Amino acid sequence: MICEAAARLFRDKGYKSTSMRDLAREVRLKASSLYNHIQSKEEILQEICFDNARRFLEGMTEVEKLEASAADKIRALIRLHICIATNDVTSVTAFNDEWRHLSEPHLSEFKALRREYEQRFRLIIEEGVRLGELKPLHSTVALYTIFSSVRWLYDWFRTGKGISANDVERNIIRLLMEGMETDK
Amino acid sequence: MICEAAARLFRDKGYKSTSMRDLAREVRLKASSLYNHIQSKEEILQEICFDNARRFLEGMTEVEKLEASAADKIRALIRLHICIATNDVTSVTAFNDEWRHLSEPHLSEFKALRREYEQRFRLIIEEGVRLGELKPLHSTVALYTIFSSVRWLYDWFRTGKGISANDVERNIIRLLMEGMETDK
DNA sequence: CCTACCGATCGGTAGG
DNA sequence: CCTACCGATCGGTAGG
Repeated sequence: MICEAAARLFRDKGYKSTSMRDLAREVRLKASSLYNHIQSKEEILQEICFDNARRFLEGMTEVEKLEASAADKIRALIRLHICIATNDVTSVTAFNDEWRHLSEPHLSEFKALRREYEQRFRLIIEEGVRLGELKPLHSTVALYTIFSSVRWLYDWFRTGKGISANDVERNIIRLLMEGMETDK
Repeated sequence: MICEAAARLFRDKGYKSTSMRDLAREVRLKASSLYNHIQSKEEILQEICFDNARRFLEGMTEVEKLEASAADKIRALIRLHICIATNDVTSVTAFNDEWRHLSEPHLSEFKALRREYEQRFRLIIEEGVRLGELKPLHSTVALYTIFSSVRWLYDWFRTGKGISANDVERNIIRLLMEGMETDK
């Protein structure tokens, strides 16, 4: 309850702009009473960041197990990102934008998890290129382009403007896999 | 000078986490002396946000004048985003991440400029689809996918890991226009 | 350009 | 769960 309210505030105003008094008002307590439920402001941010990091890494493990082409694995990972965003937009947005306010050693630990996820994603791309299933793309460029392409959804689903998650998913996957331009 | 230092701090720590004492230290003044050069902390953020908004809109105006296909105009706009990022990464990152801390009426004014840019971009995509130069994509999905695909560069150029801007540009444009997957 | 200082607000604690 | 309060820090001003 407190954690959900905090995630919403962190997403809307940012971690630093959210005061414990803001959070207390939201859950109808006095600021001091929050500390019967949590240890500190940062502890909430830590939970948000590490819960989501875990979700992504678990999803990656599932995808790696698939007997599928690199292109299909990438499609599955794009769906993973969209699925996580759909299930808990608020939390994943805070995780995306506010992790840098973690203090050490949590910051370094978080960065290491992020890096691990990226590395495993990159391996899938590189294997696809090696096997000729993907065009000879620079793996880093491809990696970050995919990440970014689903990142805007975290803002999008929040305001939910009429397209269904399924439609968006299909469009993004097609765009990234087949491109925008018609064949000449 | 003050403005450049502020942009760097806003990018690295965020607007709210940057104190006027941080900024003063950076330019070797006392905090109070800053106010002989600037009016307020927010004024600096306003300059950063509106300068960049103007850059994007001017670039858009140039692209609209081109006698070219929709696909070529989109390629030109992708280059515009990358060009602006290359020329002043710091400022454009602050602009991207920190505009929400603007106060009214600047916040609404900024959002209006942003919306105008998006609308003009969307028109180009929709014309391309109508003329059959682009696949029948959902224009909003295409729009935000393009925006996001170049957004990560703002972080990338900052740490500059060995690929040239030209290489990155070519890779992103190819990926978005032709897709990742090889033809079957 | 500085010293000195303002009221407001911050995250958090003591004590009940 | 609250009242009362802490020291630290915030953006900014007065006055020279």
